[in-house]
Amino acid sequence: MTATAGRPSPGQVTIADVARHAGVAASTVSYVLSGKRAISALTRSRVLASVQLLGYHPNAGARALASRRANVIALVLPLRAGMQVPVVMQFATAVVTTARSYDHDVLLVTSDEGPAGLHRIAASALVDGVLLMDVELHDPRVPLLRKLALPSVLIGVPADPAGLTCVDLDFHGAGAECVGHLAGLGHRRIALLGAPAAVYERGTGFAHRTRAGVREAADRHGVQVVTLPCEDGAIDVRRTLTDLLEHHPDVSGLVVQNEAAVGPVLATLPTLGRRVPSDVSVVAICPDEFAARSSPALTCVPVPAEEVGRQAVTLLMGKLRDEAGPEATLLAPRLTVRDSTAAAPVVGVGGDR
Amino acid sequence: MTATAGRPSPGQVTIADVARHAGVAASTVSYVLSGKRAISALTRSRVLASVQLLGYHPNAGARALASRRANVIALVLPLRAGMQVPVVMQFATAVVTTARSYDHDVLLVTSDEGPAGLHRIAASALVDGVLLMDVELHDPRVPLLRKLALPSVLIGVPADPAGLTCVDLDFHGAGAECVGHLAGLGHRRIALLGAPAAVYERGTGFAHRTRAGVREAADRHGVQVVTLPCEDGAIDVRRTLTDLLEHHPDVSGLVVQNEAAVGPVLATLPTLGRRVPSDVSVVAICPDEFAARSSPALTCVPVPAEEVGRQAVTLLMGKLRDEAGPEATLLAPRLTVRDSTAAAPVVGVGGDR
DNA sequence: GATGATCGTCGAAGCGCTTCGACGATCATC
DNA sequence: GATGATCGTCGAAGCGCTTCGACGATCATC
Repeated sequence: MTATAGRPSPGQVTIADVARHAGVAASTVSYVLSGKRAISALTRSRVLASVQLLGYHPNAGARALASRRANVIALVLPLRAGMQVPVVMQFATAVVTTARSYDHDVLLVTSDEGPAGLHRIAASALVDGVLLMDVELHDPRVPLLRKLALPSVLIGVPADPAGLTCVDLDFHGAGAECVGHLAGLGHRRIALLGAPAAVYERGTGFAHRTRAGVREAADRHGVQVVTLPCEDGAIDVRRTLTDLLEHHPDVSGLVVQNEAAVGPVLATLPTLGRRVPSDVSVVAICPDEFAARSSPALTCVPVPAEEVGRQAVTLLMGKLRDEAGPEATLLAPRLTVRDSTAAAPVVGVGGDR
Repeated sequence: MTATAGRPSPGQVTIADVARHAGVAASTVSYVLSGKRAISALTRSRVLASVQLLGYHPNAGARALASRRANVIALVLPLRAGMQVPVVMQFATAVVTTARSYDHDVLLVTSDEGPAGLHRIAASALVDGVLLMDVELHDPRVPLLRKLALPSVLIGVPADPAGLTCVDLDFHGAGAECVGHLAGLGHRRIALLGAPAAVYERGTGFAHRTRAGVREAADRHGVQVVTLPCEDGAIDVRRTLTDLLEHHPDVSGLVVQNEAAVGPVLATLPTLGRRVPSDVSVVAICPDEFAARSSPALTCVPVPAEEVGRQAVTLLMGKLRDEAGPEATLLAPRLTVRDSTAAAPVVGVGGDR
């Protein structure tokens, strides 16, 4: 009974179908939809009605071919080892949601494909731009990106960010913030339980920057600090903590960066005779919801994955319109104080000063 | 100095460039690349050399338009609330990797877009097929999928799978397997700490099926069982466990399905006077690596996310070649015994029999 | 009331591929 | 050695859009 009844419906509704139904030229339909030329209100509403009625969606391939825009961006994720899974997930969610709000879709690419994958994607015009997560300090994809003329935004900051657009939490500042908080509570000996060792070895920016921030702040505050990598899982965490407390029994403050270690750290400390926060204060760098759900609720510098995702897409959309972006956008760390940190305990056995 | 030197390089290398360089027709280049017609060895190698030298990658839009195949599949993920994040991640990784091995790319879509998103993606021919995760028992997208003629594979099994292709772990069997293991160790009173309440309310298949499997197996083995939803995070887990042990102090076996609760469960039980496994045995349904890293290492039925991802893609590729797939592929549960389960303790106060 | 600018629409061209039919060249066959 | 099948290649057409130039119609202007 609809206007399409009787048509053999050989698959898809095309712009020609809409044009015929609305009694205009195909180009007019195109202009109505793109808004690139003035169209009378009457024509516009007639075309829109036909689009609605026929359920027209422009063919993506044809549109991409004609306009030289795919309306798709690539999201290159580290889908393998040792990543902060929830952070990646939150980030991906924000990216997809934000991209859709700009009428773009998101192609999921794994870091495994490496530089060749970027080249393939760019050369085939599958995507208009790229979001690159898990950028290493000396990432082999960075030089390629510079020469490929492929609009891109990096999550994380390589050693030399010249000519790039990068977004990230200011991990250096985050590390410093954590140390400042502990120092302010009177802690004089602290430790950083950082990312897994493999992450440092890969030269991943956020891990190195956090460590640097922690060390510099410790110096500044006159606090002694030990920095250790920290693997995922209860077993490794127990070993790391046992070692740490054996060699440095007077450590009273912990900065924990690896989310997958935070739960085990909180669970293990009491079994080693350290209550949180009365004996040992713990401050984490992790997603805020996770920190809030822990027991005790964690003082933390939240990793604003969603905010980073939104910003990254917005910056990329700007570059697709040929607007230059800022070189590095570092989101300011904001400490949230909860129940896992408290004043340093009064010094007992072996305390100096 | 290469053959392209001097060309103004106005963007991309096209099939015409390759044809000219190799001294053949464009269609011949196409046939070399697709293998759809016989080509002499000489021509083939000349064309391939030119492709290599010029760095030719077919334009994705043009190819999709001409061939009516985008070589892209959609992956519809629940990027929001209460999902088993690591499982989703492993699954996505396997999907992308497997799809690439079939020369396909993966478009990331969120469940938020709902049926309208599926319709858009299908009508615009952005993708050739769809992988749908987080399928609910009465999922509103299922009827649409049936009528859309869009090749699809579901992860999870809706109430009525007729005419669909579904892949999943056999969660019903997994629940039964866990109960059988505990029963075999002599446990007479057990509990299921299941998915978060919201997951049951949404009517998510895996949660309901696991619960049903647990209950039926308990009946069969003459074991008493309590089933409770279980939220993420240490705070909620402690409350749930406290309640449980208050009302059912003689529970000696726990089946835990929510990965985000497993760590807290292991950490909390000792604080409630229950050692694992001597007082309470714990068996989990979760990724195997996670179980292996826990302390104590967990007896579990692994969720084979990667296997599910691989199978799902393989089935979808079959459907893209017009092969019909099986209605439901349920992967057999395989219990891995580790250190978190042991013989039931000898009955103490209030024990019956 | 003639004139130039703007508005609104159309039709043609072209984006870069794949696929179809055509057609010589080569092959096996009787 | 003629004949039909197969092989290998070419050129044209067409996939469904966007964009450009053209051109009436309408508008403001002197």
